[in-house]
Amino acid sequence: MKISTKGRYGLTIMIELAKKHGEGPTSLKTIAQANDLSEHYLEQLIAPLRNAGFVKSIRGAYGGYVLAKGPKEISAGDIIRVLEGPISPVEGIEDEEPAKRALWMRIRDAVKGVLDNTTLEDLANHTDDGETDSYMFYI
Amino acid sequence: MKISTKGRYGLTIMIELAKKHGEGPTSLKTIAQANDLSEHYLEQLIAPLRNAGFVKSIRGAYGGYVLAKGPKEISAGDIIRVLEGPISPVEGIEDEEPAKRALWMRIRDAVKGVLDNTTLEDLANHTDDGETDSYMFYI
DNA sequence: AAAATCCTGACTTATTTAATAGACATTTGA
DNA sequence: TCAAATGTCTATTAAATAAGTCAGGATTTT
Repeated sequence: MKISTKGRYGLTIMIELAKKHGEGPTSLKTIAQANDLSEHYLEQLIAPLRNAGFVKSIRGAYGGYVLAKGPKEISAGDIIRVLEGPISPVEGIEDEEPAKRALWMRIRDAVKGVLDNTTLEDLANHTDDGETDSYMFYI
Repeated sequence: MKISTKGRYGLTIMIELAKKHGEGPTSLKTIAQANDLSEHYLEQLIAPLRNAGFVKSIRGAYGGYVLAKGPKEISAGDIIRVLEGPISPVEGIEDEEPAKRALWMRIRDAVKGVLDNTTLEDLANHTDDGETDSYMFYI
């Protein structure tokens, strides 16, 4: 029940690009260093995002990547779907017995609701609202 | 972003036991055969459920397992937590940067909301409500 | 021409998943 | 009392996935 580093680092890349939106390209090297991640690994993650039309690449010295759309037009769900596949707690949800199928569908819709309604703008502009205490520790 | 067979088969076991609640023990062999699963594998899954106090075992011929509480007192979340660990889309949610932390917390709470509010009774008594069409195919 | 970048495919390593195997303990019913 | 039907425990294994690493090539700018 976890999102892997593919989706997590992919979001990291896209938030960084959203923060620099309108300011020219950002290289993967810069993003990798700022977040202490492997540049080579990020290359593998950004390829599907480029193929899906969410980022554009600019080759050569002083090149890098830029968002292909505005930060409001790209949701967290877009990124997770490209890098992790369909948002669903099980594969073959249709084949499940009705009671379980209904449960998986409710989980799927709950997660989709969050991911599809959170845009890169929301994530890039987020300022800590200090809600740390009550939510901090979970079971 | 998937629930593994541990949680899925664990739910299957518990729903079977809920259906037979008050009717004496059900053996793993019966459940394994009815669902075409490996009996030995189910043994490994039910052990933590026994240790957590959700099922009781009855040894010997004509033995098996029974629910240790009523089907209303056990939620899908109880089972998933025992078999899959904490319900959260990432580990170390506290260490994440605020924007992403808030996103993971919203996903976690959405999933918790569904799992903790679905009881074994709901799952065992479920009759298909024919909501198949609109929800059947997902992106 | 040199440096900085993106681009591609193959390879590797670690972890988790999903079992499988085998021996042992307990209880029931004939 | 004994055989069959169960649960209990520990170890091992095979396959898949996750998470990187490596090597080299292509493109653009200075």
